[in-house]
Amino acid sequence: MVFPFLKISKTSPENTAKQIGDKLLEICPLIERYNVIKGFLNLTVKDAEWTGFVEQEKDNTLFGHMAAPENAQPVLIEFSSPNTNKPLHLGHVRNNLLGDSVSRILAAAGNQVIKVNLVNDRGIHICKSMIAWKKYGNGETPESTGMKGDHLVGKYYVEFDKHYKEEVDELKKKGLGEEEATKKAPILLEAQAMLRKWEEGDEETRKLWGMMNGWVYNGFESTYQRMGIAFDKTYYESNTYLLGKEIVKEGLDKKVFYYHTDGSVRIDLRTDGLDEKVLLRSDGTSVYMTQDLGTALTRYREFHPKQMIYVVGNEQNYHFDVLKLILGKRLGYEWGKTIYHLSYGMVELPSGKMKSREGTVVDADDLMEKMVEMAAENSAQLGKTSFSEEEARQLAECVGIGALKYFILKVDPKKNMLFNPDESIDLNGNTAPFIQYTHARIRSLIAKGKERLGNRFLQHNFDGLMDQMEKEIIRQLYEYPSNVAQAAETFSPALIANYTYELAKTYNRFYQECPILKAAETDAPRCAFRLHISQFTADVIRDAMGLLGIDVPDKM
RNA sequence: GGUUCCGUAGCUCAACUGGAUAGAGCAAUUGCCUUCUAAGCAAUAGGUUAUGCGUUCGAGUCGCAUCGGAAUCACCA
Repeated sequence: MVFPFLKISKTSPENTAKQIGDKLLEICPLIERYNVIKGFLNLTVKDAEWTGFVEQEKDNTLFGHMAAPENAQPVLIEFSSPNTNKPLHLGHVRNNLLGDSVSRILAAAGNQVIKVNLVNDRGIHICKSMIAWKKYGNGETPESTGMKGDHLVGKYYVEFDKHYKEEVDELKKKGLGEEEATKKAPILLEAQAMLRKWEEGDEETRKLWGMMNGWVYNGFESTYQRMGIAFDKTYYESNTYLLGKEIVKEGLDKKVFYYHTDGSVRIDLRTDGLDEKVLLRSDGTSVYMTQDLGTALTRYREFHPKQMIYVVGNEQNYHFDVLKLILGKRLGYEWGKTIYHLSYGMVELPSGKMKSREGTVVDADDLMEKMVEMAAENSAQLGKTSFSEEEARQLAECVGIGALKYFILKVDPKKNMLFNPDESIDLNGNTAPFIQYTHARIRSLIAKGKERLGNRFLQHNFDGLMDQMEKEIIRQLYEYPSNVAQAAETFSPALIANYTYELAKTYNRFYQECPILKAAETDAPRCAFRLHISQFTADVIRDAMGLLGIDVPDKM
């Protein structure tokens, strides 16, 4: 595209393109020829450059990856961050998958990555589950009911809400207004009393709290495990919620914060287009922001990261704008400016937003189980019978979970996305199984090819063997490293997903149009060349899917 | 109401950061398995990129306005 040069060349686009093309042909050895169409200069790279690239990189197991420099500062990434009063749902799934995949992508781009989780294990929400369990639970445990711990605790969260609503209705019948009734329902008062007892360190309350949280952690652990995610460090709010007061004091000293007439500490952000924000309650206790200021400082001191990433939904955009503004611009911390809010869109249902209290959530465990079942059924329907029971089980897990992950990760993180529970997630087309299938087919092809070719497989002279289809695949393989780099820059697994899909699609066309093994006897070098390209493609597919946290089978 | 984000095929999503004729999948119709794995390939059909004006060689992409949707604006987290 030569338009920008017209001011310099002072001639027509065609002439300008021709002049540039001639010069490049003269000085650049990569270029074989060029042509000009309507102000676009198309350069053709020599075949030998492409085949040379294949020879050089095909066995490089770290193709597309950058090595992490010694002593580099790490990147810290926080994700998941669940509450302990209910099981994980589809919204958390998006958060977890994004956080996990971005971690892998950043590592591939040459960063040392530290994954952290901040569990919200204290507060009114867990007290609601606790009080409901105490009143109506009859001593149920995960063992006695056979329920997963997080689901059991979630059941009592719903139970709380049921009784709470009944009590509010009762009070309204007695003539109380809506607002008063919602504040004075006895069960709510009990939950609030329980929170106060917790904060006072009441032994019995702490014991119950510890027990129920323990159930939840066991449940979360199995969910995380099935999802294939893990953390380097887990923080608990019960340990961090008092942090931040140090920063408040510092802000007061620096006169960045001030006491409001009601005794609360605030900051005025109106000159930056935001509002006045409370940082410490008038009774001296912390709010959410106080705590986040504190944990940020703690983490900085602990790891000295070059960047702190928070994977949190876009409903908290305002909160993170404020957090970054306070630490960076107002308090003047350089590290405060490295805070990056990886803000992702909500997962919506056809009926709108998910509401845990209204039971319109899609449960993470149920969804994973359903996907795996579907994969198994599909496999059976397709007549895949050459698997042992154990192999079939593993394959269904791989395909089902993969389909779910891909479905979520292929969408641009910033955008809201829609999930329709009535329409199951596809297993054909632009999906993980499509890509996994392409991979499995290549592996099988290579095994057979090596057998037939024997030593001739190692033939490394690819000169003159390349046709249009091969060139197209090689060109896409060549672009893998820049896609990884761009995905890391933009924190977008979607770029990797789309890249991998395009690669698989191109390969499948090649596979369909060009016989590979059939050339084994008549044209062994060509067969070997095609097999090497196939193997390179399979390796890149496996690596790219790995960046999404998706396994690929050798056989399916 | 203030601020921020979003409107692309019937549906779900792309479009290399301003470039060539806006692409895939699903759903629909039609071809291709005596086997390199048909979870595949090929083909048909589907669009005034919400609307209008502007910026320039060139706009889905940038600016302004209008319409429609979402989030947020707590001494909750």
